[in-house]
Amino acid sequence: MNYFIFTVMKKIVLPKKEDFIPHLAYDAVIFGFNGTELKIVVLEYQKTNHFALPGGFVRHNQNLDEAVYQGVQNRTGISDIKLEQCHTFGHQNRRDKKVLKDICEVHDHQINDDHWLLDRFISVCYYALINFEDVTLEPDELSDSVGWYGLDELPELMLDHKEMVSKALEVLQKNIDEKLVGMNLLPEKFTMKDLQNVYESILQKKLVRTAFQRKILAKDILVRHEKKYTGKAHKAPYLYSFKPV
Amino acid sequence: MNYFIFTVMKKIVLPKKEDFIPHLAYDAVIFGFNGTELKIVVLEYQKTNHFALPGGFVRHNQNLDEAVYQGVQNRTGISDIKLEQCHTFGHQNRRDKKVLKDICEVHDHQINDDHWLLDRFISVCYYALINFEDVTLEPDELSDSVGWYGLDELPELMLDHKEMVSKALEVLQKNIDEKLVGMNLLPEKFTMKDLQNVYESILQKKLVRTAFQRKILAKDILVRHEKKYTGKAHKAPYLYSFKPV
DNA sequence: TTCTATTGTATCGGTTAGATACAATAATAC
DNA sequence: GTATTATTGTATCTAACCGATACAATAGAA
Repeated sequence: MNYFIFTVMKKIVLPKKEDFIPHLAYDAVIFGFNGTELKIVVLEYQKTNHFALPGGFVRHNQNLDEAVYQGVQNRTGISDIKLEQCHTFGHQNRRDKKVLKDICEVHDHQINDDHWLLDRFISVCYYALINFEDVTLEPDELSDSVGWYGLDELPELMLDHKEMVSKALEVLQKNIDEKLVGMNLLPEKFTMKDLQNVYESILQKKLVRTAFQRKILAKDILVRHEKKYTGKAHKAPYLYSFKPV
Repeated sequence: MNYFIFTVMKKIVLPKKEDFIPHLAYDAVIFGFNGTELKIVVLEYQKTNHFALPGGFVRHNQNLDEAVYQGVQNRTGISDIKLEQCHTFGHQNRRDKKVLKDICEVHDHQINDDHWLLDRFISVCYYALINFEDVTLEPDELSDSVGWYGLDELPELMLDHKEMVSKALEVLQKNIDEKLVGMNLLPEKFTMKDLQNVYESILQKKLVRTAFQRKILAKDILVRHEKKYTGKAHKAPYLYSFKPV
């Protein structure tokens, strides 16, 4: 969860209790692809050594979907991101008063034990898959840094955020054949190997080259272009692009 | 949502605001199978003509999963029901003050416009699939009746409950091959046609008899028993039971 | 004994996937 | 130039699976 709303001022303003639905949060697992590796966006609350998924709260006058969409957009600077719901986490021990207090104290806010930010929260988890290169992650200097982390190099995350990552990946993998992955993850033109890398990164396993190529071509969704000469001592692969709809 | 907690007294006690997480509800789509038809449990709030899925609220000291499990158990009298989460509904117009007021007034409770029960609620939707015959639905005479309704004979439901039913059915259909459906829906011994009826009811379409039989037998999950003589003028089908684990 | 509806199973054709083979390169080494 | 090497594109073989079809084996009625 992202527990703060920021102003342009140096002093952080804590979110006002009356603006938000209490006990309800959202978190987002944003997968990004850089051509080789699958990474996710993780926030670091500076000076506290606490890491978390981007998240936040839902305003009384906001739809849940909108709150997540806007919250994530504010965080990452990306528009046109398609978020899908994956699971709602509602265990009553989803709270960690110490972590929250730590974070608040770093920013000169002393909060009481009964402050609403320290309450138990139910969190609705969303996920998205975007192009690594389209994003300039703006580390919010007032409070936290933002970074891409490989799935096998994740820092220790707050609360059950690690579980959220697992769940999101599971859902992403399950839907890979329906969702036509790769659309926004690759450059305009790409090789078959590039596309296979996307699939392998998401599925976390090697695929059979010939079968993959045959399956993708059979879908009839690619246009073949000129060859790509890399300077390597072997046959040059064709470049492809996605067929326009 | 099921907006009431009942005592053994004649007078209904409204749920106390301080016991529950505000703005948060759950609802359950309980599918039941009677050998032929797929039905779902719908509550009727008497004298108001309002119909709804069984649902309720989450106590501060309850896990979300537990709240749903216990809530549904109280409603239907069934223990050992396996509920799965399917989606969280969070549109801000998920509210209908008139309906809630109607229901409260029938039970001699005048509530103000700012009563917490009239607030906007985010609802986490769960679903389950049970044996029609194992359940004796106890119509709660103090307030509402409970009944099984075929999917094509559903009454008008409160709020977005109809949408919840659609979503739950969609998820159920998507998982049918993984979940080994039928386990608790059929009697100890059953024919291949019985099993096919289960699948056809859930998938809402006819299946090819020979292909279905071949597929199920190939799974190697059934034990074949004696034949079942129905008195009809044709070959008697074998009875099967699920292989013990 | 014949007839009819249903069940269990085998078979054919089409589709898909893994495994394997192989020709066609693009650059390098000689 | 020629051989070498790694990679790519494609074809083929086999196995699995599904719809369609065929057909034998009933159980009871006519």
